[in-house]
Amino acid sequence: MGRAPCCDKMGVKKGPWTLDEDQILVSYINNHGHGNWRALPKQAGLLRCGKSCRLRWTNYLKPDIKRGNFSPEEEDHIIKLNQLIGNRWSTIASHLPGRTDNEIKNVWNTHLKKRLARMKAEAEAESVAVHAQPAPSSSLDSSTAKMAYHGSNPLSSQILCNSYARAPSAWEICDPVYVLPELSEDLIASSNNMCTSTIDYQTTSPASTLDVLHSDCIDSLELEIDHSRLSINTLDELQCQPLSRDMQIFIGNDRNNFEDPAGVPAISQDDKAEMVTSSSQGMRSDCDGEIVISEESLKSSMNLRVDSLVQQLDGAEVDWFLDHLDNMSPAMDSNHLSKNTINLCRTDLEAGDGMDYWLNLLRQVQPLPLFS
DNA sequence: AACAACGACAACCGCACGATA
DNA sequence: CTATCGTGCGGTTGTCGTTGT
Repeated sequence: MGRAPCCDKMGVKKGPWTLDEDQILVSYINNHGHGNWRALPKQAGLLRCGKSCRLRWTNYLKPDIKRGNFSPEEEDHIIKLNQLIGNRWSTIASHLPGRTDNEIKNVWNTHLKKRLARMKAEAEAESVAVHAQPAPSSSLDSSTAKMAYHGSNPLSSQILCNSYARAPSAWEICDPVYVLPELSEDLIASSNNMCTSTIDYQTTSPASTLDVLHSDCIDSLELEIDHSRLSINTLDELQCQPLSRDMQIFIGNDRNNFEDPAGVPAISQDDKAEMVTSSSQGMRSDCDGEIVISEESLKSSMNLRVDSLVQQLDGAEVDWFLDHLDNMSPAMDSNHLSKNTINLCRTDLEAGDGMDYWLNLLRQVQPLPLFS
């Protein structure tokens, strides 16, 4: 069955709208409402297709549309939301009153994307310059050094780490995607009793995990699940599979000794089977205690969670959400450093006024897909 | 002055999805 | 259950003004 065209192409005008056409459209909608867009142009006496009329109205003529340049605050908002949920322009637009998805998409493609690319290039160039000099040992923490050692491309991996270490904006360091699993601990514990203890985020680098994931210097990632924790080792010393872009999930108490999850109270065999079936394509079960999940599948799951959350927030709540992320800083103490572990600002979040609010919100969003 | 290159923005296109008959 | 429709969405293209040569 073919999809019917939105309008009869014959006799339909295309291209820029004239002032007269705008006035006819505005006048008609003011008097009658838009109703059925397909029928509108004929009723209004316009030689346009309904789709064109709808776009012209929603993107340009609607009275509450804000015209003019984007403020720095608006641009900042767009950048952050884009990092959170990607190119979901309509969702982003819903948090910027008076701005349309089309307008935001345009400003992103023409300004913000280029600006970000330029900033990143400058940061990398600076890192190269800094790295060319004998750096004082204190300028790199132990985790950075370790990452450089393990990457298949040591130079680029060090550049990546240095750029984050040099400009330690909390937003860049703290991967917002992973803040949610961190916060979701109570949600999991209360909802399905499958994961009752901590959910740690482990990495050998302070860089954003997704950036690490996308960088050429990383060959594989591993997720480890035991009865008490879900952790991610970006550069595990043990079983990084060369050139594999898959992610591995190990079930057991110790990644050196993958035990049958049946022996672990928090994850039963049924739970494991559920995990296999509930995770989308790209997942397979190779043997007892080991599941391989594709990078893409995992990313989409995580993005889904973030998106689900953001869509439930109104403008002020989104501001709070973003501000809170902005204010976070990696909570690294000597103990964490010794384990190459970064707890993503858990202390900061728990001390925050909005923690209860946060958790309430999180209880409303869907459970972590890996465990649902 | 003429033309090319570029950037900004409006508009278009095709697909997806939910609603409904 | 299926076909159809209306609408939303994101990517792409077209147009126009500006700037550089």
